[in-house]
Amino acid sequence: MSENAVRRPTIVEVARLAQVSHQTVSRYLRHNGGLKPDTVRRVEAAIEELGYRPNLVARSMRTRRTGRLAVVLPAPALLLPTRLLSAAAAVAHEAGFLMEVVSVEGGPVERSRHAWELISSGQVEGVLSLSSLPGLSDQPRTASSAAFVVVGEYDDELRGIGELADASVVGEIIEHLAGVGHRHFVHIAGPDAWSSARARRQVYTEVIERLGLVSHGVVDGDWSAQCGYDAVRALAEDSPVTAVIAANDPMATGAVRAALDRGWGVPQRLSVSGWDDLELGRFATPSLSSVVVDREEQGRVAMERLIALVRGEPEPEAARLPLNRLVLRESTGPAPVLGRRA
Amino acid sequence: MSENAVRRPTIVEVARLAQVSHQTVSRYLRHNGGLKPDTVRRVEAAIEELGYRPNLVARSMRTRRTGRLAVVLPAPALLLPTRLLSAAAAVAHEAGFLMEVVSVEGGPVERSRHAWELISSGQVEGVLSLSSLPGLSDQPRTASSAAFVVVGEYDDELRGIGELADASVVGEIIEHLAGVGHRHFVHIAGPDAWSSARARRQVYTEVIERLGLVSHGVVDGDWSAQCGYDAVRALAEDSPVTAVIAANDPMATGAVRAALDRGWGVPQRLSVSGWDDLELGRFATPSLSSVVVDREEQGRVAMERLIALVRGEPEPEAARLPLNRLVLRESTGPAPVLGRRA
DNA sequence: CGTGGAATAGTGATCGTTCACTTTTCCGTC
DNA sequence: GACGGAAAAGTGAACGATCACTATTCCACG
Repeated sequence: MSENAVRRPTIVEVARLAQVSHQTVSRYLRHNGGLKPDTVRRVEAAIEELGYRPNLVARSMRTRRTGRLAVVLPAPALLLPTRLLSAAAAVAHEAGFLMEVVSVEGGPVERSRHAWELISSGQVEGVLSLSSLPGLSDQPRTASSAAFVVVGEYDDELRGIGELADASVVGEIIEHLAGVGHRHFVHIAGPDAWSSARARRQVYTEVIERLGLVSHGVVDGDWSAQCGYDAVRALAEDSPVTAVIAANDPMATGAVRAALDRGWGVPQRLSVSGWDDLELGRFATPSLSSVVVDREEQGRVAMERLIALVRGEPEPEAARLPLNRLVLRESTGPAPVLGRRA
Repeated sequence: MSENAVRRPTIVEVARLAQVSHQTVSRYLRHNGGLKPDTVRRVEAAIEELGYRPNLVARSMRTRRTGRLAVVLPAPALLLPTRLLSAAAAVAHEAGFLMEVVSVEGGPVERSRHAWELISSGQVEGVLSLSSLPGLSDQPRTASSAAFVVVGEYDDELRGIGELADASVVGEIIEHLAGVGHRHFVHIAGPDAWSSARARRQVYTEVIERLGLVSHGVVDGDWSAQCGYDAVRALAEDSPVTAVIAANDPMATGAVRAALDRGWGVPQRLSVSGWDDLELGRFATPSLSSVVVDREEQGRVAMERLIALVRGEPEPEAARLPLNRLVLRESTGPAPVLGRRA
């Protein structure tokens, strides 16, 4: 396979051409200094002439360091948290690591197995997972010097950083809406496999109960606009529901569209809130009330934890809780007067 | 660094424990067969007892195969083509490769250097780039046995698969709009660094001219909704422009919102078309006329080309052109009667 | 001019696997 | 029971770097 290419030159060949020892070339490559200017020149010339490039696999083998960190994602992650990844990558690069996104097909178990494979095969020094890795912590730690971190927001074990604090904004939304007259709510939740979805659902239920409001159900959504659409479409024409709390912006968008399609004004007849503050939600009509989530900060914090772990340093203070902030826009407003339609 | 973990057992230690030679263990690992059942049992027991996991770095070094393909992205790719990536990953996994997404900061040159590094350092067997890699083809091919493929849609050298055919839909849009009375257009383009953006812009200019229509300028956008907003905001109140061709859905969304904000009906006063058929555009109000792009197919085709290249097989037929299809929705309509506002 | 210590450069082992051979074992047959 | 050939297992050398030492060169100084 692909033996069409000429064999790559090695450090020894460079050394021979430069009339030095291979170790001298290695020193040059590692920028270790302590080389005479003339030697440096000869080595550089030899490298240039042969088109030599160090074999990083061989180097990794000897040094037992790969400089690679992996981020493991479910393969069908249509909703790639790109802002989080970008920020995480920036931190990784800053620290001299190469960050790789590995998408793994199959369920959590398959993903977990794969992540473990990556870690224990010496291919990467650390793994950042955006979804839970069931059973991974049971693995014998002896076989690996790698580290893994599961991002709180997506953690499946409810031990993420400030996870419940995160979902607490659901409470703020409901309190605000209740304050402007809303009594009857529906929640469009995300898939149960996502702890962030579960947390929001849980807070929703608790707060509705605490405030003595009425929940007309929790819809099991799949994060897609379509399911948000279907959820509102499924409401009775005379449904008393006046507020929909969607667990993300696409579902909220679908809900808004369904309301408008049946002639319900948003927010005159129905208030809808989303989550994530997508750019498109800001420019939609009506613009979407949503929750600003600092994905960049999440990505940075997660990657910093991972790198600290990999380096054996103490974990950075968990004090930096990513702040979620409610942003009210046009899709929410006062509840309609009972019995009237807007 | 991370010397906290116990050293990992090697094949030799497994062999010693199983009272066989290291080569026998290797045979077992490679599933080469030809082992007595009893030997297999002893090896398996030893592996189990030691918690042995093969060192993939060492294996890669010897076999000169990594089983890894990389996808190189610009780090600030806020618009990660996730559907394309998912499909590409599926193909890669199918073929027994691990696909990694490497995001590289810096400009095209930096990215190109990095991609070259990946290829020539033996870390990956192939690189799929979604953005151009200037100068990469100039590199001496001798030093590498790896392959690289640049996805047409994002190619910078205008030699992608059906690239112009791709942008030709711009012509369809304009022809359609001209057919319903539009004469005065504006194009909101993507950054010039993206060949897809350039192609759309070029077709826009050509078709406007060919049909004898009037272009009131091409706005240099950055793919964001904000710039689409600003573009329409910048039009004069009595601008004759009645149709905006945006190069993607977010910019189109911004344009729609700006129009509505200044009291221009969409599509009564201004028609707006996007590109990519994002789910949110379908559920927006008004729903966005857009261009359906088969990102999955693009991803599949690109990855298949790469794998064929890596394996030294002939490239698969380039016959499978991803089809782009215009979808008309609510954001486009007949041109307003001259001199009247909707 | 000899000496010593820093600055440079070299030598051989090593990382953990697989490859290419060689050797031993096994078993049926003459 | 010796023979032969296949099956099973073993031996030592790679792969291409770096590490841990050792050796040489250089130069200031007594």
